[in-house]
Amino acid sequence: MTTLRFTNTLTRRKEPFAPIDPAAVRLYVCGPTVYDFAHIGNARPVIIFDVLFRLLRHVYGADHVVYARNITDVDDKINARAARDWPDLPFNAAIAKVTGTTARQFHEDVAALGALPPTVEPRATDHIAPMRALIERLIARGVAYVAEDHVLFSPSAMDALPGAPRYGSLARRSLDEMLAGARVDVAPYKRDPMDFVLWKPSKPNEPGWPSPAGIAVPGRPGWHIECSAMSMAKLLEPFGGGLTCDDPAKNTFDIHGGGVDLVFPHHENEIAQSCCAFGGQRMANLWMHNGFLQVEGEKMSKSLGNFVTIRELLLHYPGDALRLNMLRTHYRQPIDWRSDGVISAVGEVRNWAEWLVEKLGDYFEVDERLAEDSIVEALADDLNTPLALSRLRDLFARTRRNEISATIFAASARLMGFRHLNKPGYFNEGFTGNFFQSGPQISSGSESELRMLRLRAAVCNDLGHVIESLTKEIERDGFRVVFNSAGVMTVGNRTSGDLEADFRAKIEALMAERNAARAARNWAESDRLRDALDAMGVAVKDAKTGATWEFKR
RNA sequence: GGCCUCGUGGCGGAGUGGCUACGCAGAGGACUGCAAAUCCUUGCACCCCGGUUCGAUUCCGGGCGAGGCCUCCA
Repeated sequence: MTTLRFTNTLTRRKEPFAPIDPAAVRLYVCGPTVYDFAHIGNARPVIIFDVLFRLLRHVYGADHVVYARNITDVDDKINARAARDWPDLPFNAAIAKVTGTTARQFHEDVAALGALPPTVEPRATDHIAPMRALIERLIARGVAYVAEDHVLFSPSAMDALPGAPRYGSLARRSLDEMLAGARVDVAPYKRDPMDFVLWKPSKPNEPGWPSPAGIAVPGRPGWHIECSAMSMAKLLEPFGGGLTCDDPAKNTFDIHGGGVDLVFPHHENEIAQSCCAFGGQRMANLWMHNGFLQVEGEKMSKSLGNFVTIRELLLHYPGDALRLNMLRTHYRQPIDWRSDGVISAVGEVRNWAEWLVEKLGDYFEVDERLAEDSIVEALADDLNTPLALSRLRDLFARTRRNEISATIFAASARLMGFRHLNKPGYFNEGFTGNFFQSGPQISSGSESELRMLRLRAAVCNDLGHVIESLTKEIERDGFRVVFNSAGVMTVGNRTSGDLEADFRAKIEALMAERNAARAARNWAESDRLRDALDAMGVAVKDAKTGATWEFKR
């Protein structure tokens, strides 16, 4: 059997992976808080741990892996969104609307990215009772206390508890260090600045549940306790563990994943809660964390205008291309999400798809168990997706030389989660020409015909040059050009970042002209294309004079 | 300030104590009526300075640089 090795955040080392029970390998990943469309940063753990899930299924068998990814549907942001969007509904109904809609959008988005549904997808609101039970246990153990209708966890009490791990062992920080760095206003009811909330009273009009510990007013759980309770309900109790089990060994599961930013405090606190409640040393044996994602060299934020949702990207690029762009960087490395990267990914993935569909037929089926060992080995080595991709490319070259069967290549790609390579035309739906805000737009309605002509491919291939020369031109005048991942350009003053309306208009006009000229020049020279376009009712003006092309209908 | 990552050719990005990654872009060629597609060929790459070594991009030390976390965040 293939030996898996993964970097464990607990030890910061690459370690061989041995599941507690190979017949039931258990994986937990922190899922989304459902209040708005998921952004591209949210997509990273989804894709990374989807690859891990597929790898585990491949090695241990599809029926022997349990993957739990939660949905957090209790949160201040959800409440705020509910009040804003559904002011006329009763509050709880409004919240249900928000969480229901957002969860559905999330499922659609990640499906388009090729992610398998997890085995179980617990919701916080369905696990209030286990949370209360955990909290009661923590109070009984003396590591949590009630203050002003809150229940707080005390890390310093945990350090005094025999058998418990040291608080801070995941993040590798001592309590002193954390205090030194703390810049938070300390709530008055906390005995110690490091104490964190397990349960807090609900404000009037907020969703609330009966509180634990004899607290009279209704309340709601803190964020960290949710994951302890849901992992217990889905990964421990069905396997003989949980609060009724005295054996700490049964209260550890295999892998816990999430983004690096969750290491502290979220995962540190989960460990504290679970280990103190169960008397164990380890909540999970292996902790895996994916690196952060930046957009166009900057941290994603709404104020910078580079906040990009998955939904938005899917309007412009095929999901498989987004996946490829994501997997090109090792999961623990930071990734800079840039439009030129996505565009080159589109070209590559489209080549695969077109060849496979030609070879295996429209909507062919493959079994990912047929994936090449070289791919499995690369993934088995700490999910080395860049290496796996390079081997996949090698398989592609070999299958095109008829050295191996197309099925092997297709199965190998499928193991990495490329799900749409069997769909004819799918990879051309990503180009709407709106890489620029203005410029020629290809209307829909004749997509399949255009595909035959590779028209958009040509436009796409040429884009890099256009962008480059434009950018140079503009920057020569002291302006700064930024393309976000959705392909929307902003031109700003270098120092202030403010848009200069007139300059921007000029640029957009220039882009439109350039883009049209490029497309036309490249293509209008082809008799075959011109004839075909004519037949479709598309007019192509003279290419030599910077012409445009357009649809008549 | 504390903790932690990382620094490879135009871009992305593997890997290794001595021998080529790979993809995109670029250049040259083959094929094609032109174009596209495809195939072949091609590039003084490993931040700087010391050290270990017969030999370091790869190990050790220092420096410089980039980024993340410490506060809701994947």
